[in-house]
Amino acid sequence: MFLSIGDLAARTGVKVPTIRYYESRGLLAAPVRSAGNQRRYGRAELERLGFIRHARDLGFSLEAIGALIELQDHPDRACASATRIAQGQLGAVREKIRRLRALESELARIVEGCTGDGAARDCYVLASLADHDLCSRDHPADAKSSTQLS
Amino acid sequence: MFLSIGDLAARTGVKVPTIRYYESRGLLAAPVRSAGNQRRYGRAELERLGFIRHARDLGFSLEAIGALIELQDHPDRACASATRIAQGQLGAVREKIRRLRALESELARIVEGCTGDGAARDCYVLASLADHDLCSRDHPADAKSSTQLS
DNA sequence: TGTAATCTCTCTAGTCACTAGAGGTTCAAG
DNA sequence: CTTGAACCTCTAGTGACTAGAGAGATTACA
Repeated sequence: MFLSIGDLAARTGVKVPTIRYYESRGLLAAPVRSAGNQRRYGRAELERLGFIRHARDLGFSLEAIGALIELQDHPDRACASATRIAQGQLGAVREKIRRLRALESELARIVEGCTGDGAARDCYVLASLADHDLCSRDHPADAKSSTQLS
Repeated sequence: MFLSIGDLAARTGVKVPTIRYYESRGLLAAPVRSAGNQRRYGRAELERLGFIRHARDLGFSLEAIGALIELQDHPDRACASATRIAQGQLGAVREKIRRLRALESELARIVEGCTGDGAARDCYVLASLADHDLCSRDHPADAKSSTQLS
């Protein structure tokens, strides 16, 4: 079981440059190299990368994943901090949903108010954005960090 | 009505470096300057920055905001593209909510499965992340772009 | 064994929407 | 006229990658 970086990428669904990036960030240990300096991976790395990918899919930051891996490497430590990290993530997800729902209703209101067939001067979308009073009050004012849609 | 950049920041809630950043991105026109080369703003800039801020609060990208401003500057054009941008944003918000809800239930399941008082070797959080089969199948596998929590 | 196609290597730079800091200049109050 | 706050430009950093250049390694097949 000697996998090239491309094999590992194919098996885990993580792109090749991303694997190298994870190594540079310390989430994956530097693997053994072939005679020609190419990375060679085994089962352990396959599993760890699967772990990372699964955690990323659930939205954990690389920093949080690093902490979880640290814990995984020390099975006799208390698992409380893993639980805390996951709870933090859950809380962040819930908060984000809450804010996005407020955005959704505001945007829906704006979109529905506009027929889309007039001139820009009469556009309800533009008017709503220009005039905060047209807005059902209090949509998140300082929530940029959680409303980015990348 | 001659506002310094600090006054403008105080009135709109947009930070000073962010205002300069918007200017550099072309969202705000370069304003007149004082004798000593400091920016001086008037009512038009105040309103435009309010527009930008409102749109940012609703999650629009700077690129989308640029397109909306372009339209605002040409009131005789059709408003259809403004509506399209807003609809796109609404769709993106809804999609994001959908994905976050899937994450939420998965995370809640993982967190609830763990008492948090054992050792890391028996931690359900860590086990769930290590083994995708422990997972109620199909949570978003390729949804990173919309699940980041910044 | 030769060769061609595909991988892989390192390094740099770009993405988005800011934010922080250095080092220097201008303004407004007292 | 002095002081201190606000302002100027410029560079670099954030997170989590992604893209590309230019060079070297590996593999499949003849």
